[in-house]
Amino acid sequence: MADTREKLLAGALETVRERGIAGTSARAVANTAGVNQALVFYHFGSMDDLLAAALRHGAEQQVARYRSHFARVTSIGGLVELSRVLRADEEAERNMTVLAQLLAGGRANPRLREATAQGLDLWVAELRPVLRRVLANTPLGEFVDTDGLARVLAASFIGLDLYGGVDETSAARATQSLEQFAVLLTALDDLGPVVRRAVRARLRRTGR
Amino acid sequence: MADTREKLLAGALETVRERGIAGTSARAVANTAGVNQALVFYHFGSMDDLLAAALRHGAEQQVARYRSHFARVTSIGGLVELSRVLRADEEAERNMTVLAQLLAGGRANPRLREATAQGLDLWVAELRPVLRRVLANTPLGEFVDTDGLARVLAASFIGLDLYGGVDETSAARATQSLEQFAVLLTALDDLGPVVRRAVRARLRRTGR
DNA sequence: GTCTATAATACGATAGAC
DNA sequence: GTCTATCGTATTATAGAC
Repeated sequence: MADTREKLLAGALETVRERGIAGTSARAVANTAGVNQALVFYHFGSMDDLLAAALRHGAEQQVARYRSHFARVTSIGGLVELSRVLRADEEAERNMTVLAQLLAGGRANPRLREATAQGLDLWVAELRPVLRRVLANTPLGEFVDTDGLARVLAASFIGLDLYGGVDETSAARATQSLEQFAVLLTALDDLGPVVRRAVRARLRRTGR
Repeated sequence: MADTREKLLAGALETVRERGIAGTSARAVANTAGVNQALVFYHFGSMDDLLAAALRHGAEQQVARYRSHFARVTSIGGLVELSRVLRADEEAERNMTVLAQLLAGGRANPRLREATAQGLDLWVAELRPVLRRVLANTPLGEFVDTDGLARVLAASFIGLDLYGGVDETSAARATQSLEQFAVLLTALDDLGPVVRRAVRARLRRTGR
C-alpha cells in the first residue's frame, strides 16, 4: 500500500516513545509498524532520515492541530490551562517525548541535531506570540525578552518530560509547582504601575 | 593499576558527553579510558552498572565540591551568580550533560531510571534549602512549594543543556532570559507587604 | 513496492591464558 | 587484574528475486 511511509513514520514515533533513542533500531521500528525491515531504507534511505522525518511529521501536525488553541490564549491562566490540555492529549505527549529523546540523540548526530533544532523552533514560534500577548497584560511585560522566555519554557517542558520518564510522581509535583508559580504571577496584574515602578528602580540600581 | 576503575568511570562520563547515550558502548568507553574492553565487565559487571556508577560518582563529587557555594547563597541574585559559576565549570557542565543523556536513556532502562532519579534527587536536595532560604526574603515565599520548584529548576537546567547540544546560541539566549527573569523577581522584594496582600486576594478569588 | 537473503560490522559478555 | 580470542546476537544497509 501507499501508506507504508505513514506506517513507518508512526512506528518510528511509537518506538522512540517506548524504547528511547538508544533502543530505536530499524528492525524495532519496522516491527511495530508491521512492515518489512528493508522498507525503512527504501523509503527513507537511512535511520537518521526516518527519525528526522518522523519528528517533523509529528511536530507539524501537532502544531497545526493546536494553532487555534494557541490563538485563543490571552492570559497566564489560559496558558496554564492550555498546557494542561496538551498534557492530557496522549498524542501531544508522545510528540513531546519523541522530541526530548531525539534532542538527546542530536548531541552526537548532525542529522538529528538539525531536525530537533527545527522541531523546537516550531514550538517556539507558536509560543512566542502567545507569550508576548500574555505578558503585555502584565507589569513585567516590558522588561522580558519574549523570544528567550519562549525558549526557556520549551526547554523546561522537555526537561519535565524526561524527568517524568524516570520519576513520574516527582515530575508531576514539579509541574504542579510551575503552574502554581504562574498563577502567582497573575496576582501582579492587580498592582501594575506599582510593580512597574519598583522594577525600573531596581534595574537602575543594579545597572541594567 | 588500582585506578582502572577510576579510568573507566571518567571514560564513561567523557564518552557519554561526546557521543551521547546512543553512542556509548563498552568498546567506546574502554577506548577513551585507554584500557581493555573486557575490564568494563570485570569491574562493573555490565554497561548499565558502569553508567549508573559513573553518574553517581560524578554527581556526588560535584555536589560535595559545591556544597559550600550553595550554603552561601541567600538571594536570587546569588543563585543566578552560582548558576553562572556552575556553567563556567567545565566539569560541572559535563556532569549535567551526562545526567541529561542518561535521563533520556532511563526511559527504557530500569537500571538507568533508578540511577538518574537518584542523581536528580541529589541536586534537588542541594537546591531545596537554598530556594527555601532565598524565597523567604521574598513576598512570594509563603505561597510556593519549595520542593516542587527545586525540581522545576533542575528539570529546566536539564532541558537547557539538551537544547544547548543542538542549538547553542538559542539555548544561550534562553538561559540569559531565565536569569533576567530571576532578577525581575528581585524587584518584588521592595514591595513585600503590597505583593503579599495582592497575592492573597487573588488566591481567594480563584479559589486556592 | 515488497519480499528474502545476506554482507559487513558492531555489540555485550564470557572463557581462559598469563 | 589484565590480556587475547571469541561466541552469539543485533545492527545498518544492500542485492536481487518477485
